[in-house]
Amino acid sequence: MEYNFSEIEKKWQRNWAERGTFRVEADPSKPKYYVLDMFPYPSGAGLHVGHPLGYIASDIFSRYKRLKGFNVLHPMGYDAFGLPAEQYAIQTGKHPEATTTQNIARYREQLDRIGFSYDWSREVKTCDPGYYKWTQWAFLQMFGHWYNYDTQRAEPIAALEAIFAASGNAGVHAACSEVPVFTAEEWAGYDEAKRAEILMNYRIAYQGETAVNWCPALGTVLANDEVKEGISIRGGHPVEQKKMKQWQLRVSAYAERLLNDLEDLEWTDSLKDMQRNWIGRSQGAEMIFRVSNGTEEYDMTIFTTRADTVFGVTFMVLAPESEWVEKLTRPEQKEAVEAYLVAARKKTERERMAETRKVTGVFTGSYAKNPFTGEEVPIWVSEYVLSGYGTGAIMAVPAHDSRDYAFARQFNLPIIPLIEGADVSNESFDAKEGIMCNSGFLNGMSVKDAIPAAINRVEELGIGRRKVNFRLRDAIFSRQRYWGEPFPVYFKEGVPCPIPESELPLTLPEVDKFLPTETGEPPLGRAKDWTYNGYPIEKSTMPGFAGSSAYYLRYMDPHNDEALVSREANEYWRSVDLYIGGTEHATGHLIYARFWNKFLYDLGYICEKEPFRKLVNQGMIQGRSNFVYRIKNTNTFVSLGLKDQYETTEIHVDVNLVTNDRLDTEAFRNWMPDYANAEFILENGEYICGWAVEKMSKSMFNVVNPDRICEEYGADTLRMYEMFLGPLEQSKPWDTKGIDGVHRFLRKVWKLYFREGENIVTDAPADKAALKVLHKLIHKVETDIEGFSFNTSVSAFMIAVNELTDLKCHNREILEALTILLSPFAPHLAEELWEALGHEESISGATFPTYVEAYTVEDTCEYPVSFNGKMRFKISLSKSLSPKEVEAAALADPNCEKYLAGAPIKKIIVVPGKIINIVY
RNA sequence: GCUCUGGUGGUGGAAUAGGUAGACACGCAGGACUUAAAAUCCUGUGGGCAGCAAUGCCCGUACGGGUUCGAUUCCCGUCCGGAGCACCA
Repeated sequence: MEYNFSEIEKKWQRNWAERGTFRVEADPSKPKYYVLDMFPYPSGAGLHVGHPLGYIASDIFSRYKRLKGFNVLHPMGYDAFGLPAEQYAIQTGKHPEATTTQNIARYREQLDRIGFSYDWSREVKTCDPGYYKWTQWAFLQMFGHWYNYDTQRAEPIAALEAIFAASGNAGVHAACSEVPVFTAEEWAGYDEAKRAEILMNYRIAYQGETAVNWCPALGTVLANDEVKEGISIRGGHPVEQKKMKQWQLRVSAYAERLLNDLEDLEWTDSLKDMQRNWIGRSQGAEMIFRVSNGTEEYDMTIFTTRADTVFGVTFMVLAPESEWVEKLTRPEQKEAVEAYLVAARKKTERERMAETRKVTGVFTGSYAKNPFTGEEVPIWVSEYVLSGYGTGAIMAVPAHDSRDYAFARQFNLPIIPLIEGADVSNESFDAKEGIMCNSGFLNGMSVKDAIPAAINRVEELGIGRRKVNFRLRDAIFSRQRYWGEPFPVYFKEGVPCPIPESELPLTLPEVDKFLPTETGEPPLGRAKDWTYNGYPIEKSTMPGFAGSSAYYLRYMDPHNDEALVSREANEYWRSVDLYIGGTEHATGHLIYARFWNKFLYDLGYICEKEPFRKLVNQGMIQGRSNFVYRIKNTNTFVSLGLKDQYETTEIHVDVNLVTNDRLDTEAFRNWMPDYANAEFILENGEYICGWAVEKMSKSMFNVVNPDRICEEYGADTLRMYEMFLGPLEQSKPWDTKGIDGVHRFLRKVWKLYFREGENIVTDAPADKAALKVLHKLIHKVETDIEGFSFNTSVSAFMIAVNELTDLKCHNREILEALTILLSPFAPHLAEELWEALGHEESISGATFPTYVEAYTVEDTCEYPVSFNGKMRFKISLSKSLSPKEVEAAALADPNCEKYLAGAPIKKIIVVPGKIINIVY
């Protein structure tokens, strides 16, 4: 009997499913541990060998934690709403649900083959009405709450209405859009519609005007990553900037908390950095400039982080979208400004980005008065100022800001240096260092002191205040698409009203086509009778991140009809202890989920303020493409080493036709009709292919399917090999080449238990050498798994098994422990061996062996050493070394003079049989 | 431009409270078994020099400096790759 992986794996996969081995229930008698994978979008292409990398790592960790006595929640599901299924539906007419169901089935099959220990009874699909009921529910909660800065939490809208009725909105400190001040009396006088309009500005889920990427041909708003260079990625249609009324989530209200709470998370520094960067907190001041267009005067507020440079302001700049532009454009400049605005509006976001080096702008004709110097400076309009940040207007200090500098150079505006010794003849001096000059009362101060001093003066003079700004914007939440969660909102005389919670889910209606309507409405405009009590229902759907923002909560209690998650379930499982997934979600999903979690936490539905305690980013697995070289205008292919002698074309060849860069020439001829008559110029009788690391994709013919690996080598080999490939966090190309080594290892393991079909496990007591090998391994595997260093763990297994083989160790005690250690990595084989050792229960219920240090300590002895009778020291050696040898070595050390001069010896570095260094 | 991250044999990668660099694996070469192949097993494998040989010596962790008895590891500078952000005032 050989190691028949294919039979073993089938047997145990069936067994686990039948016995429900990985079912978990909340069990207060045991400590819990929650391990989560970022659930996949089930694409039509199926899984390639790169996808399971993180899943394998999390599965190893889950299985390890079970062996350590934890009650482990390890669920899986599908992020099933999304654009590809909808695009496919538009092309083929096939319902996205059908496509999605089919893709999920295929994913499930592929996942099952790898032997994951998921509790499938907890599976969630975001497109399930039973699931998206709670996505809609959360949205309604956000609609029904506002963010109070005084209490730093979300509070019910009803409470806000009570405040308005009692005292108007002047004292309210809320995260909100611009709202005019009103009194209680005024509020009392407003009608229903007016009140709804005002409240909308306070809601956490709100409708507001915002600039979006609008694609007329597709009839939908697109996210930035769906647009490239002003053209939609799918279809290649032009995209324009358009102001539209869209549902938005007031993520920005939580900016400070999202930033501060990063502190306690066990995430990598680089990921935290990415989020910090994205949130982009900057501390500065708002400052009021008196502006005049010749007939009227206004107070215009700007934001700056460099209040200290106010003496160097030589012009002001407005964003093209700023409302100040209209007020401050003088008649004689009107034409020029209009022309500039039209040109700017036409450009897409991408075009603006691409042209960041070009400096453009136009003068408004108006002037602003510097509040410190009283000097009048011109007001310009330019694209380099963004309307969405700060106040959409800036004070320009060309000497100390490179963007202002470029602008000043372009339009010949003055540049006044403010820091002693700063040379601004060629570039600005942006660093926040040096001593101030030309700056009135700030002269002589360091920049570090001048910034707060300037802000203090601004506040004293009542011309501004300290202010913190964030880069983080509110999330645009509507998409003009079909395949997403419908909004549980209807419009009563144009006023958005929530559909009662008790009537959720609001299920996605059927439509005849998945395209926008002829009148430009979203696809839901095609649904018959898409109304509530006769009122029209919102026709947009929610974006992809809606369904993925709280799925980790749903897994805790997936079949609950009364709540997203019950209090008991949430208090037991709390939050995700370990989350594994790709970095690509750093500023999307991981921000939204944290926001969503904090919101529900504010409302008291859940008990943890952060969703993901520890987060590990697995690297991307790239493809390793192979090439053949066709001699130009022939059907002859020349091997890599000889290709320089000819003029050749490089052609991608399917990596499945290549082994160790050797082409299977027969298979190549059969691959495509074009190559049926291919001729080859070989070297040493072989055709050697070239190779390169590229993205894994069909068009590069470098996709490796895990099914194929499972078939050829088995799931256990695949699992171990994926781990062996390198550090989990690192991106690396897939290369099947090394897999034989891992497979060989598993066969060697098998041979410790069986010879020629006979079970050769003995009950004789374990000998010392074998115990040492085992306990070294226990220690290594334990520390490696805890440290996510799975690749070195696999190496440690190989070394240990080689040693046990050399020791001819077939001892039961040793092998039982070895089998348990191996079970997270190669669970099928471990189960089979566990059974062979006489156990009936699954190995997942076993206990991780305890490391005993005493077994691994080297035979040591202490050597007292003395020099000139002056001092003695002791050293421990792993191999016999006579005191004489030690002393001789010490004296031979070139630095011995130091010792002889009286320097104390701190340490002696010894390797078996040799002293390598003496530390004084 | 800014932030982060990395650079070690033919290849993937080990080793950092500073202490035998290249574990383990692949590949390659040679050998054993075999009619042959596959599979399996054994040996060698960073570069250079010397030697019949055991072996010895020198150079080597992107490059240049520094700290140290000792640097792949720490510090400064340069070059190259990868990721993210990108006019955020």
